Amino acid sequence: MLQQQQPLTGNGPSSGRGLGLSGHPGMHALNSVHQASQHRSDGGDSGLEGTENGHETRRDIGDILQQIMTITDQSLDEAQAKKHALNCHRMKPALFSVLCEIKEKTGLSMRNAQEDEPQDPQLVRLDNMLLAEGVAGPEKGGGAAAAVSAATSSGGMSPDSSLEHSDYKSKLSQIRSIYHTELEKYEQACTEFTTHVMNLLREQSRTRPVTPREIERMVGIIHRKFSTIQTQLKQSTCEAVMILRSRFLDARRKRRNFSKQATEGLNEYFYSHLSNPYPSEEAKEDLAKQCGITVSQVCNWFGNKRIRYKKNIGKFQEEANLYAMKTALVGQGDDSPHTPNSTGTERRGALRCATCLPPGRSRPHSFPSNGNWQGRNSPPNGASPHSDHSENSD
DNA sequence: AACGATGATTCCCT
DNA sequence: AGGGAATCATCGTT
Repeated sequence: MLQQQQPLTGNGPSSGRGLGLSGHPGMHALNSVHQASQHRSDGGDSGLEGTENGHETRRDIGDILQQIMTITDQSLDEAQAKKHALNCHRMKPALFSVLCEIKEKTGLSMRNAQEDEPQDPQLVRLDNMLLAEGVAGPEKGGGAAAAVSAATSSGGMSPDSSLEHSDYKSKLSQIRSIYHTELEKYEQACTEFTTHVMNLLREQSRTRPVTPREIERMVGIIHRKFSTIQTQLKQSTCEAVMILRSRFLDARRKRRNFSKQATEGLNEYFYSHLSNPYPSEEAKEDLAKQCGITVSQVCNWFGNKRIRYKKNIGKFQEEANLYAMKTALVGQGDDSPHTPNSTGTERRGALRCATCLPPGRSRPHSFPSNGNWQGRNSPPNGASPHSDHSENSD
């Protein structure tokens, strides 16, 4: 193949034209061929060397190369015209095949340069995280909801915090929308750029050999470049979600006092079950519903209340009396105003605790003797030992 | 700002 | 797992 091209590139040292090519990086390979053929021409045994025909051919080639080299210095119209002229040049097929030859040689070195690399583990991690946070993946899926529920699972959500909840969700969807807009932009830009480059290569393939593999490789390079940009986008999106999430969790710690009604409801239950202030699961749920708080908040409240009451009964005396009075007032007309819960005469607002104590056993408003209701680890409901049945009010 | 009240968290026990 | 106890962190009042 190369042998066939030898005469075509057989510029003698005297020709002068095309020698300026050696400085051009793109023409380096071509020039080496040119130099190789020079040796042969020095020998003077080439068929075309020294003949009129040979001189003409060399001039032709020199002309072509000169035109190629100066094509970038020309205006667009001029260049287009030149390009067209070159395409129609009678020597073009020969030059083209030389270029093919060179490409074949140089292409070998880059053949295995970049094979499809395994997927970046970092990218996989980012993708997974975005999917888990509900940023990537299907719209309005369980992702965001799951993330929120996971973030709030321990504390539960009060109506107050449900505001923060929706705030979190709206912020997350904001991030989501920005992420998708940017991603779309990048993808569009990538597609546009790829198309542009492919068109360029196709255009160039008229004057130089461009293999499909080369185009493929180029596309791969472009995609990799855009993929790194996408990774950056994913990374910053993840960071934004993390910041949002930490802020949200911090906000969860910001407690707010319960509403007056909620506290009243809880206190009513507490003081009307003072002998055994351990609401059953069912009672807790009812209390939670009634007070607009979560079951875990009810648990916290009772835990705190029991401890604090026990620690300082005197301090709570007044409060206990107050609620005793309230209960008594509501229970007016009833034959046993001091046994509101056990007989189902508990006041309207306070929780009826069907599962709390067996009928007739409960003695409300009673103090725990020596600061203990049942001692540690007593059964919460029903089987209350009732260490003390003394009334704290009358 | 100080202080008490209070909801939440954590650790430990049974 | 549920509760007691200690503690933290914030709220609301003074």
